[in-house]
Amino acid sequence: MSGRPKIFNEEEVINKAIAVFWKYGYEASSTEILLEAMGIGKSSFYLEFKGGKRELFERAMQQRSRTAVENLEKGFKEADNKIDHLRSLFYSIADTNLLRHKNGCLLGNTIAELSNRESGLKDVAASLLLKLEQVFLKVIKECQANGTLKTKEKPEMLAKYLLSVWNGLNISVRVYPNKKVLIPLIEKQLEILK
Amino acid sequence: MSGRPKIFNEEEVINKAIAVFWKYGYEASSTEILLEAMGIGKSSFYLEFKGGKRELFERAMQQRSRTAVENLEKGFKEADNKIDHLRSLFYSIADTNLLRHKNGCLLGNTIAELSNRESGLKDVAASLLLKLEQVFLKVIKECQANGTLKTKEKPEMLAKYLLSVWNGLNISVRVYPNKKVLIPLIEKQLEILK
DNA sequence: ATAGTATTGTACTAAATAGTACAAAATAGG
DNA sequence: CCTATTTTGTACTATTTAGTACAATACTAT
Repeated sequence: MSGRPKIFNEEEVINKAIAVFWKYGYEASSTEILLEAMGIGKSSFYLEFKGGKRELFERAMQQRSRTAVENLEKGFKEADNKIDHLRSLFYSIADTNLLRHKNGCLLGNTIAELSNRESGLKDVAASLLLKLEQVFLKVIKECQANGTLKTKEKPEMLAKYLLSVWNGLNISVRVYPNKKVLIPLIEKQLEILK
Repeated sequence: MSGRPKIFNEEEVINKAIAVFWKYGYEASSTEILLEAMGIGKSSFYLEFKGGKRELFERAMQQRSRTAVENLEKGFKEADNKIDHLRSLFYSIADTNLLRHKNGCLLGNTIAELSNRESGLKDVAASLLLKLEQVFLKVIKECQANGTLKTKEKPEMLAKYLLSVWNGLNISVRVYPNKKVLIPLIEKQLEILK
């Protein structure tokens, strides 16, 4: 039944791959670089990821999305004021010390890079961004219900608006790598949350 | 002095290269594909673009920016109502029939793809996006002066806001390839122009 | 122990890719 | 028509890259 044991943990090596993809993008991440970062050899790699780099990337996006959504939901659950917490999430984009933001959003980057080249991967990225939209939507609905958010704007619209702002800011942060510029910009884009 | 004549026009072949870069991104555009699209051979290419693909890309971004800014300024010059014209520019992003928008914005895509890999090229893209911001800024100032735009918001802030919205929408258009969704979203993001 | 099984490491192949070398070609001016 | 000059086409090299083949290895269950 069970032969030679795996020397790696699937989730861990995918996390290592996520770091590479996030930094260099899809095309510029060669399998050689990925394997080195993941710390496994070719045999193990192609056994685990029969579809090669493409499959790895798809699973990387899915894993990144899953952990991000989990972290977000945990954060909102623990937050006193969910709307303030939502706001601070956006303000944190301006914090270019966070490597996470200097590289933008993995899914947004993927859509920008692969829309025409690999539309299958773009579709995966788009569907995962919709999960982020769903997180926004849920919070917005709750806050409209409990009165923390007074606006009568449709929650579906607000959620899509936030996703669009999210993607825009993740580019802006690399156009204006400067908190003094970014903070008022973010503030302005979030004025809709009143 | 003047030897064998060039078989190509510099601006034209760069335009052909722009189309390739725009569609596939930087990394996925091999020199082979580019040369085929440009219709020139290796010798001519490396003679004209000593820096190879990297130099070609830099000049492609610059040329694309220049023609885009020229077209925009011409459009604004001819427009009856500059603010309406500015609005329609953003609404046109929703028109996914326009190939120009199905592929997003060349400069935004570049920032997403190359921020960490080729920060020099990212810096070029960022500086060219700032030129777009300057176009927005000029129009906003004019319209605030002539009363077409009543908001007292600082024009510099409005211009940066529009650039961020621009970048966000160019991702959104590929997340929601659907006018029914995009038009109200754009409308909402442009409410600031009042 | 040993047979069966899943994983690993190494060596290899085939293809794609970037870039160079150099001779041939096409012009202008004398 | 000949020379200097610039561009072009072809052939070549060297490197990177993805992926495969296969034997060796390390485990489990009998």
